[in-house]
Amino acid sequence: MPSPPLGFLLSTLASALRENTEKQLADLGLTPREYGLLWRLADGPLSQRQLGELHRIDRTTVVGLLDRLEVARLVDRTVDATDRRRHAVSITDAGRTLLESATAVVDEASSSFTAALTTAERSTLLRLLVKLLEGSQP
Amino acid sequence: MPSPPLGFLLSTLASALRENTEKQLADLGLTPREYGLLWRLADGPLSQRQLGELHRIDRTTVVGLLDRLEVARLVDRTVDATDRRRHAVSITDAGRTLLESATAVVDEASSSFTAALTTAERSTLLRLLVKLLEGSQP
DNA sequence: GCTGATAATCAGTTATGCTGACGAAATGCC
DNA sequence: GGCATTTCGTCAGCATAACTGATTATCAGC
Repeated sequence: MPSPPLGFLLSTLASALRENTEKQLADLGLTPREYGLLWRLADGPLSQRQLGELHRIDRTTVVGLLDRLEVARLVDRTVDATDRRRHAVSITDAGRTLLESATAVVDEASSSFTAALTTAERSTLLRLLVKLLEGSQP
Repeated sequence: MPSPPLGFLLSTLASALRENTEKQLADLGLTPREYGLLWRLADGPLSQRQLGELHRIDRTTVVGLLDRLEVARLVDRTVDATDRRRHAVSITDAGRTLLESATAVVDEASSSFTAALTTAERSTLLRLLVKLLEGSQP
């Protein structure tokens, strides 16, 4: 039997892992996608457009996601001084604190998800996926 | 910078590859998900429930997908002789013919998607993803 | 200054998946 | 054999999510 198509593997595995992660994150009041945004913002502020492109989220959807995160005081929207059209989205201290707890449960979920792999295989997989991502969004 | 969360990598890459594949498959009148079902059925008939579980598609969604494929004469639904509640879903000759053409464009899409990887890396990646899938749905 | 392009937002539409119910058929229990 | 329970596929309705197009504010080029 030939290997399943790459697209099938990626989307099925993504769906399975998301199901696990979703339940754990729900206790913290976060969705996986919101967690992803917080994780991204930990490296520094980004515009909404940049956030959307990096995470493949439509610009209009980003608005709603950030609305919710902002009301929860997890992120801030400030007008970018160098380009007043842009919003510089940054993570708050409360956001960082929640991100820490969330990262613990996300790591736990993905560890158990990759239990069938050895440690070496797991890091190889991550390395290849990162390489793939860098190749697809240069 | 630490590696992105596994879930983010999987879902982002799945989304990016799907976007590429979608356009190519549209010329053949197939969605990526429909292609996945045809690919699966090439190995032999399955019940709708089995199809849904293997592809992580809700049972009620499977109904609609198969409706469309059946109208297009790509699959057949026959009552399973050993369990008359079940439908044995099988691929038709026309379905196999289309599957061949579709596989060509899907392979092409995933090859170009993995252009940043060496041949060895590409097969390692596939091997690890398959191992992960087998571990998550035993 | 004007023109065209870009960032964020909003309203409205569209697609999508899921919930709960149903009939038909199988299984288990007595 | 007869009855309750479970499973399979189906359907209608609901909820959610994403996208389309338009709008406002701002910027860059000429």
